Amino acid sequence: MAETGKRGSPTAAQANEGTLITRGERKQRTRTTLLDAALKLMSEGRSFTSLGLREVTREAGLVPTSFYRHFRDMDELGLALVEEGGLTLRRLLRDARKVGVPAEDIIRGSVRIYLAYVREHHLQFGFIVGERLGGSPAIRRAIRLEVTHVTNEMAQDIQHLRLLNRELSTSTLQMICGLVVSTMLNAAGDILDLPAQQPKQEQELLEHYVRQLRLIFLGATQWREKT
Amino acid sequence: MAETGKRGSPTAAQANEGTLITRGERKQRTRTTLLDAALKLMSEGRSFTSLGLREVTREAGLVPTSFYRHFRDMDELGLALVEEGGLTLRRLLRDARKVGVPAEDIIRGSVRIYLAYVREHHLQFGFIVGERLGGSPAIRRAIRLEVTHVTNEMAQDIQHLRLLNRELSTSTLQMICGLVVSTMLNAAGDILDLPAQQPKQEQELLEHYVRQLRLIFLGATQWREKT
DNA sequence: CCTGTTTGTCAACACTTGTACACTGAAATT
DNA sequence: AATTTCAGTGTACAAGTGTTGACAAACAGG
Repeated sequence: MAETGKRGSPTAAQANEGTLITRGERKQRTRTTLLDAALKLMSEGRSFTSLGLREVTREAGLVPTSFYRHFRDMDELGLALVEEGGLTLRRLLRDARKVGVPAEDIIRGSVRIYLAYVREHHLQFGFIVGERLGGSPAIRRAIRLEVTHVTNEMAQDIQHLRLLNRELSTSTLQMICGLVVSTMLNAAGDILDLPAQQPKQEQELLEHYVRQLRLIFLGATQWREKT
Repeated sequence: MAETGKRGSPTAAQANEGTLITRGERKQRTRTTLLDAALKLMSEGRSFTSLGLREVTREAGLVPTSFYRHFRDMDELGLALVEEGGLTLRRLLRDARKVGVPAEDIIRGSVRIYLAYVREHHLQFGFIVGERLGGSPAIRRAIRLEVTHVTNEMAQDIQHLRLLNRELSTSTLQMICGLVVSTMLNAAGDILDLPAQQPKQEQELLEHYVRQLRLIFLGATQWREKT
């Protein structure tokens, strides 16, 4: 139980980076190598359903049959990608919660931060946005679930932070947040399609979505629940 | 020049449906057979980029090499599908323009009509919605263009019909219509994912999007152009 | 130290894929 | 009536696909 107590004969596994690693760690490492390979291939303008098992393992620097050590088939890998992407989405909300809302212009500040976050995780967002309405039913369902969760969390946050200075039924709040989330996912799709770094077009895009969000929240402040 | 004046020896072409048809007509007929085959395959939960040339011709009841008589490659077929879908979208607007807006509850009536229209053309909408943010860059660009056109037409219609009882700059109007169109495309994706005919869930979906649109137009009536 | 477990490799399989080329037969043109 | 055009067929091939089974090496735990 002394965890490689002898330290004799450094294996290839240990030699890599000089860090000792257990078998499980190593397995998870190549697992994420596969996931990253799939994301990278998709980032070159392909849809997930068009990816082949061999293609992915090749990109990952593995032999095709190694794939089965990690996933039963491509669909299972896809679901893993959805889970990863869901984590990224939730982390976004969590960070926003921690940092608090930008002081001066709440909406513009939030959109700016959001777009930067999307850029930073463009592979995950590319996958989520691209497959949300496009790919296989199983993956689409899984993404829809993640997006619903995020929407609910956002609704809770808005309620707790009293971000709208008024009371709205939770169902109305969810309806509003659903609109916000859809709009922001559209925004993600748009920046990721922007060729290279075009600060001009990027600015226009920012303003566009700032205005759309303003409109939504303006509607929210005026909303009357029908009795 | 007398266009098959002799009427002798009825060919296979003429025998079909008893209608005399020219060569060009016949070509276009199998062309749409190919397009329909692609749409049908996609309706079974696949993305366009995952379709193969052979697969499509097989579904169309043709031999693979016939494909080249109509399209250079699958990408060209995809662009043809976008064009077809764009026509369907514009026809929707044109019909709405002709019939006029529903009298009593404008928004609910419009959404109801829209959803029925989506159901009626589910193959086209499935393609447009699914590939809008998902597929190959070329197709995505083409769809984006069509959607922009539709958005602009809608903005013009609203302006001419004085549907909002106030004046808004065209850029603001386009921003609003962009939000409306995106929302309705999301709605299309949602009904098409609805399993079979679930009138209950369908009703919920209708109400959901009616509320979202109400919110948007409520915001629109309150919007103040910043000077 | 020794033994079972497990990640990754290699070779091979039965298919499917996109594309090239020669060909057929009927419509179009002369 | 004779000739040209061309949508659709048939055959063939190199390259790529998912999956199987046996195997190597290194870790894990007794």
